[in-house]
Amino acid sequence: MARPRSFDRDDALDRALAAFEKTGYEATSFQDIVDATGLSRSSLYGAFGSKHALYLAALDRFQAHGAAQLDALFAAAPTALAGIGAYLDRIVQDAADGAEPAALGCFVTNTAVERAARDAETARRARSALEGMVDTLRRQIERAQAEGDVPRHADASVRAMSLVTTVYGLRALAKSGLTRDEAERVATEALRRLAE
Amino acid sequence: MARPRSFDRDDALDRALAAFEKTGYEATSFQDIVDATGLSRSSLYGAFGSKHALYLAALDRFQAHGAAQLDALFAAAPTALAGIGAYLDRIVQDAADGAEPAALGCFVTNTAVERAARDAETARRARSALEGMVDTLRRQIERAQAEGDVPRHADASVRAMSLVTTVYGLRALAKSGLTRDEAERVATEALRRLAE
DNA sequence: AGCCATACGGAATGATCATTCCGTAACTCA
DNA sequence: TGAGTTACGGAATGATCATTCCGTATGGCT
Repeated sequence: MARPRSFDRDDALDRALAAFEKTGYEATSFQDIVDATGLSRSSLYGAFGSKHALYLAALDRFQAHGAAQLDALFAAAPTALAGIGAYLDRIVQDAADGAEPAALGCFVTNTAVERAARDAETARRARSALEGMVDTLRRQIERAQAEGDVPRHADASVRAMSLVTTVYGLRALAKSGLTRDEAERVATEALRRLAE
Repeated sequence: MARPRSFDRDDALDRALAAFEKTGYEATSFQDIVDATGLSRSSLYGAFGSKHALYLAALDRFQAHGAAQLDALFAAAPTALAGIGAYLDRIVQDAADGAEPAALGCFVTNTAVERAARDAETARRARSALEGMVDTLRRQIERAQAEGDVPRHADASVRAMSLVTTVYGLRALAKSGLTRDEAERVATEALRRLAE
């Protein structure tokens, strides 16, 4: 009935996401988003409503993308334990490489620490991302138990939570200057303990 | 030789710290600090130079205070393992209670995640806080080995890093809405694994 | 072709940001 | 007690913030 939007919504969201990933919520100005997307203020406000709404939309997109990536990683792994190992490798790699696009969920950690305490909508998303991760890992651990790689008597739920704690911890420590080597040792230890 | 300062520097620092703890660096305005300290802009600039310098000074004060508290906690514990257990209890308690003054180092985690990537001075402090924690815990683990509570063959350094990873992870997860119950289970599991 | 609803660019808007400046008050020292 | 120095309160300062607004361009529909 009227003039159609001339840009792709998801594309804009991805670019905005990259900006938020780099500098967080507060320190990313709307001008930064305008620059990152190449769109005008009007277009962005027209499509998303506000900086806050845009942030939440980017968060949702990131979350969906991250969850899909995680599923793909496990689907491709020969065994559940190998999948978890590959996942931890990925975390170590992402955490230690410094300024990369912060793949596989790092944004969620940042978001949780920076915003969740002051923004209920963000907190809701942080919690649901956490639950999703714990759930995915719990299923993989149960699969590993069925495959004989993790002892049957272990509480898969607690091990999943511990693993997620390690993942979030590694991300936070990476920002404190943990070296790749140190991260690797922590990850190796976590995997070893998962399996025994 | 001239008019002396009418407020206590450390006192002001403590109040500023409380403000930074509550809302982070970016989201805490200088006006917030003025309100929190009850001092004037001039006094604060006169004493500290800039918001950034004030932040770093607050960080240093927090770090010194936190390290002393940690040492006191271990000094008071009957055994090293009991001390580590008490420490984890404290982390769980702090993490789960919501909006309290974020005792025992939580501020360092926030700082690392929010600022370290964009501020070299902060990064330096985050790294040194991390090293201090790992070091303190490594010594306690070695003491626990001598006391027969942790197997001698264990690599105390790796176990210390794993423990610190868990601590940072718990803090990040707490902000994502981890319940106290869940945090307790993770902490208990971490302690159990440390000792075996 | 012409109407109309929307997209868009870019210039306002008003609030808030960190920081500076200045006049006055307060205190030390001689 | 008077001179010299610094602290302090509060009002500027200029930049930047998110958001709004308006004039024009654009494309779908009859």
